[in-house]
Amino acid sequence: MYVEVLVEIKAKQLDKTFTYKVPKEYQKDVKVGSRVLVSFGKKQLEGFVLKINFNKQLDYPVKDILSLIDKEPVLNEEMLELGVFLKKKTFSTLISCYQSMLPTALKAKKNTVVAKKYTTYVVLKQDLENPTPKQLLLINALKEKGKLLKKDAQEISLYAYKTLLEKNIIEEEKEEYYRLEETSVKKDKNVILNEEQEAVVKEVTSNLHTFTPYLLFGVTGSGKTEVYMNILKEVLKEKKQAIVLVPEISLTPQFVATFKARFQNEIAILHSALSDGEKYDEWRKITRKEVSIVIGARSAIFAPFTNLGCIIIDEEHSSTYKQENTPRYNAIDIALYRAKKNNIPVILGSATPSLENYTKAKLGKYHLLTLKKRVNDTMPKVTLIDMKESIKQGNRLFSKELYEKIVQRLNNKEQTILLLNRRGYSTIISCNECGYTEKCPHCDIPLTYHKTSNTERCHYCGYGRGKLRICPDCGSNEINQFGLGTQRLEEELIKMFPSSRIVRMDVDTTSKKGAHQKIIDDFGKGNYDILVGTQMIAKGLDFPNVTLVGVLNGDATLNIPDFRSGERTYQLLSQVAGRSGRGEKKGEVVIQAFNIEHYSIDTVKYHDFEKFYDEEVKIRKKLSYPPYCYLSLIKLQGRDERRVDEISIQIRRYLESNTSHVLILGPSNPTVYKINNIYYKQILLKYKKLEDIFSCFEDIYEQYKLNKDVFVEIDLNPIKI
DNA sequence: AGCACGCCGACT
DNA sequence: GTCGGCGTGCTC
Repeated sequence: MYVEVLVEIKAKQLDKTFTYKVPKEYQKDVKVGSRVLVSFGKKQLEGFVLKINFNKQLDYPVKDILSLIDKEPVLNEEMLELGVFLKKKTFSTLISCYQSMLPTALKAKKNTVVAKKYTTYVVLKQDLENPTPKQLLLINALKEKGKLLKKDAQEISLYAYKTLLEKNIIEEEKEEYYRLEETSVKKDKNVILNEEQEAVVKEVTSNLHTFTPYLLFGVTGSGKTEVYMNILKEVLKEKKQAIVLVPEISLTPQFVATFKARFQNEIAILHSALSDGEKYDEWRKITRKEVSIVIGARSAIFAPFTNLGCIIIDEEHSSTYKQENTPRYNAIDIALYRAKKNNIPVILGSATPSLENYTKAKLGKYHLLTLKKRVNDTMPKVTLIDMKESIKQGNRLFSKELYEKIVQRLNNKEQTILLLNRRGYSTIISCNECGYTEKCPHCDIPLTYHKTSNTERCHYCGYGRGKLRICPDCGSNEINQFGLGTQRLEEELIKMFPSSRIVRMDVDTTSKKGAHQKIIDDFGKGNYDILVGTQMIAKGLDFPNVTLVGVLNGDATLNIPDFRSGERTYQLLSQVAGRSGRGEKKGEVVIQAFNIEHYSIDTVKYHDFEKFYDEEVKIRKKLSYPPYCYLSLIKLQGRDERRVDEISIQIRRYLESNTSHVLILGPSNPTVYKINNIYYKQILLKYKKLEDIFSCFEDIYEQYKLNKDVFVEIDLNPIKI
């Protein structure tokens, strides 16, 4: 018996299987999808069995597999096949696809031992004649309870315990337990659906046996979660399973608790904050069919359910569903693929749908479902403030209006959330006289100022230097910290409102595990009056006492060099606006910006997605961007800039002579074109049909996959360009 | 990925 | 003459 093994190394040269012989002892247990330990060259590696052959003629000596790692295969049939699909779509090695479909504990990788956790019990095996009084006490306790925790039994009498164990009267028994403790403290609310919600649930649940992609467009606070839960209920009634994807950041304990209150222990949770052991345990709940719902971030789309009933993707527009490293897959594509295979619906939900998916819905490729009303029936009032005017009045940071509204909340004991976009290049040192900006000598990106160490540092490679005092370009000493960060904003706020309780939430204050949640919990409990933060405060927070949301620099995200910056700005502003007035009190939103006439900002005022969509789509059409075409990116990198240039020109030539109806842009420098002395180049492709170019991508991948000096990658439908 | 093999420069 | 640089090729 021979097996074809895919080893754990992600090298493109090893993107094929190797044949091994299976010794007798493993023959009955080895299955396709099992992990095995093999000797490969000089070392030992783990790998997946992809095929079993009973006879094989070979012209080279074959080694035996060293051992079989699992009793049950870690990759089931659907996953094995899904890996092949992933590889094809992402131009990456098959092993990297399988690895990213599995939790760390189950990857083929040596030295990743994640132990199962056991509790030791003790049971009675046989009776004992003439026991001592202590022994009798223990035996009777066991007779009564059936089994006891080891430590409880030992508490009765340690000495009797030892003797009985030696005499084989009692026996220890290990029982596996799961690490993630039950957190269901929340009570399930018995919610009555409104008409809109009812209609959506009815539509989806009457259609659970056909592949139907739905786009659920529901304004913030319209009760999408409740709709999801009602759909899930029907899926469970049919004894089927469901995957619910949520962006990492929205996967808060309060979100999970809402589901657990409804579905109790029918749920497994998968997200990056869990330890490897916890992820392993949650995964096993799925494979052992102990749960029917998995709620998780991107990679949960690979949950190995064997009887899927539906897939829900919340916050469909979120860029987190695309993995930013290889394999560069998009969870939505995987969802559609699995749903098609299983003949089930997919629900893509959002308050601010992506232009691509909303267009598909308009064209009838997706079935559009809408929730227009908030559950509490009032949308927050949005005020736009022109900062050009405010600065003329001498108010650089807080406009008079925002300041006054904050004072009002403080007086009324209501809470305020303030958003400052970090993307406004807030801590970049530049000269106020000549505009000179200090950049990293290795990475060509602006250095950012760190107050704690009084240094300027590169965010990419870590290069640091002391703060500049004089502009090296023009000699001016007007070289200053420009703009402001959340830390500065917090300091300013403390000065302005010395008696208020202020908390800051950004990458600096949330780096420790659990810090993020602690800030949110404390704010939710009312321990603070004002929450200041970056984008991370925009999503999912649901606090009834928040009646004011202020955005300090509403148009900062418009300056990001990306064709989706308008869309991102609208999404972000709508999301934060949605944090206000979720309870009984009416909410208000103040957005400060230099460019309040921009359609991405002024449509937020009336929560007018349609109008935003119409404006944005015009521009996409004019400049030929999605949804009017597809994009792909060929990325190149290497230490020798000239070689990178050479190869990129070669690839361009190849594309020119082998494609038609494809627009080829570049090669050009990406926004950051040099990191740690490695040079980057990219070629951007625009096309209407993937078939016009896909085989070319395959050729390019094959041609350059073993290239040494220049590394070539292909990213289908990239998120960042 | 890692490791061996192999072919040219500066050294006890 | 040898030690060692890292380019090339192979791993069942």
